[in-house]
Amino acid sequence: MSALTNAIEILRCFSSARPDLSFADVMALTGKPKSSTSRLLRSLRDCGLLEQDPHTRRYRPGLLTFELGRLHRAHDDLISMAERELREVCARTGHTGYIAVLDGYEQVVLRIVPGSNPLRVVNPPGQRTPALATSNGRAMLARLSDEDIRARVPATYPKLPRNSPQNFRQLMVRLDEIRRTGVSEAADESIEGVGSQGFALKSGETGEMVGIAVSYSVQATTAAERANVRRELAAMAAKLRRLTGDPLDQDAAHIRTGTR
Amino acid sequence: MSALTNAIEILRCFSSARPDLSFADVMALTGKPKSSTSRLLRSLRDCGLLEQDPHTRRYRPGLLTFELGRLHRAHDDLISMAERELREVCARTGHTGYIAVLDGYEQVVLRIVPGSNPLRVVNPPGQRTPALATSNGRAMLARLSDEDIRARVPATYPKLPRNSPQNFRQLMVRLDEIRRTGVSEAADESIEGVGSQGFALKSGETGEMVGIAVSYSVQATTAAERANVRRELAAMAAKLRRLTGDPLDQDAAHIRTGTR
DNA sequence: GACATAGTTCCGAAATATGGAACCTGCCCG
DNA sequence: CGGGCAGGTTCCATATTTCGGAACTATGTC
Repeated sequence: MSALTNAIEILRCFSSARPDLSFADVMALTGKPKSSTSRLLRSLRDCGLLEQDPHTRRYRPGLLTFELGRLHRAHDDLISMAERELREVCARTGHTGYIAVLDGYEQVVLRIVPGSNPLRVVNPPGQRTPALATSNGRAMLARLSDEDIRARVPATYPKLPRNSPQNFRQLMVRLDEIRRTGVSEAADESIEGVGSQGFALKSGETGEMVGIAVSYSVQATTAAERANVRRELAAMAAKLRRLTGDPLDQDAAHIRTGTR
Repeated sequence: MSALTNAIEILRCFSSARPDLSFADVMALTGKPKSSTSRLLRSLRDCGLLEQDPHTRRYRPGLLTFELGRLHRAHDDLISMAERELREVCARTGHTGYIAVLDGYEQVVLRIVPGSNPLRVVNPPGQRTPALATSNGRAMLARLSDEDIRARVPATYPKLPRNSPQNFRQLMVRLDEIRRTGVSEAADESIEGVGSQGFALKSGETGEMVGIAVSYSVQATTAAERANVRRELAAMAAKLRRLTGDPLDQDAAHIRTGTR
């Protein structure tokens, strides 16, 4: 276990739920002895990865992470292209759009496009959620090989909300359905009363994959409106897949040319 | 030189001017041998601090930095308070506002408030500039002790734009002027044709310091308009200093109560 | 004054990093 | 086809860090 590994382990303790941590918190979360924690925190602080509040003595991510985080948007090609299309769909439908990437069995929100409907933003950028419990998360998983999926899901299947797949078998049933129909939908999962539809977009050039979703209040939308969202998303997916050379576009091309 | 130090040295090679780097770039910038560079880049990539473009094989800051960067805004108290006030001033004057912090002899932009005037945003958040060459940078420096300032300015005085102080003596003259008058102004320095006025705000509670500035086109503003900006900034500074318990507020209080 | 909480420093043992050299690739050129 | 070579990885003996228990400091607080 290298010094870097330990440093990362500490950095990963921070989250939107716990944006700052005390010395004791870090010790408890990492399970490392006091001396090691003390030395590591000091190193991280000295190099700018962490800051220490001079008053409360608590630690939080530092200036360096802020600067580097700004630079992360460098790989804009795929994401900004997706964002541009998503903005239009959100403007037309009034719903809220999300772009996320997969990290292990979780997804991380990269961009959010607020809708005009009065559904307040619930997942700010940076937010982590089990990908098993979102429409675009499952859409991304559905595009991986079965072994890859198995490798990502933790040994002890996580406790998920009521409407999410409750075990590995249920998960695979839903993923197979996404593979067959091309449609990924969620309702009342991560957040009560919120539904969403999503799809996965993969660059043919770089192989990067992002999940794109539109979310809405389940109560405040009709079946007709949800069908409209499905059409909008299908059109966006088709367009983006063409633009990015998504391998899935090849399959779709057969259908397109075959049927007419 | 610890593993962490090396890692940070690599991370610090990235900047808005160089948002992604090749293996060779990193080797050249750090001066480390190939084998060390190879191992370090791999570690950084594996732990999520860097990502590697699968196509170009170039490296860029990774998902982890994105997540942590989002969390940095946790210490909002001082900054968001300043941002709120700055928004009002920018709305009234139409100019662009900046909030930055000091890091060594440089400043880093944290927030930007776009104005309504057609002066495009030149310094996005995360941008680094020598603090010696900006109004709010010098305002922050002016509040440090002379030894502290001397320790921050590099041994070989940096090459700065025409209108910035060209050596340490000139710098101290300008800082003394800021200390006496409380006003910090810049024109045609970091960016040709752009002027700004700024001040430094220091929390009485935590000791944190931020620099706040309003910038405008030199050509497109009259002396009267610049005087107006000065009044606006003075009012904002007074209000924020009161709200945050800035030690400077104590001095101002004497004047306030003494003169009437 | 005893005691708990919070954190730092010390030190020998053990794990890790280091960088030179050998070793892979894929690629271009003659 | 062979050779040169940029770009990058792996190996290995050596040198440097890191590790964590324990002793220590500081600061309340009953």
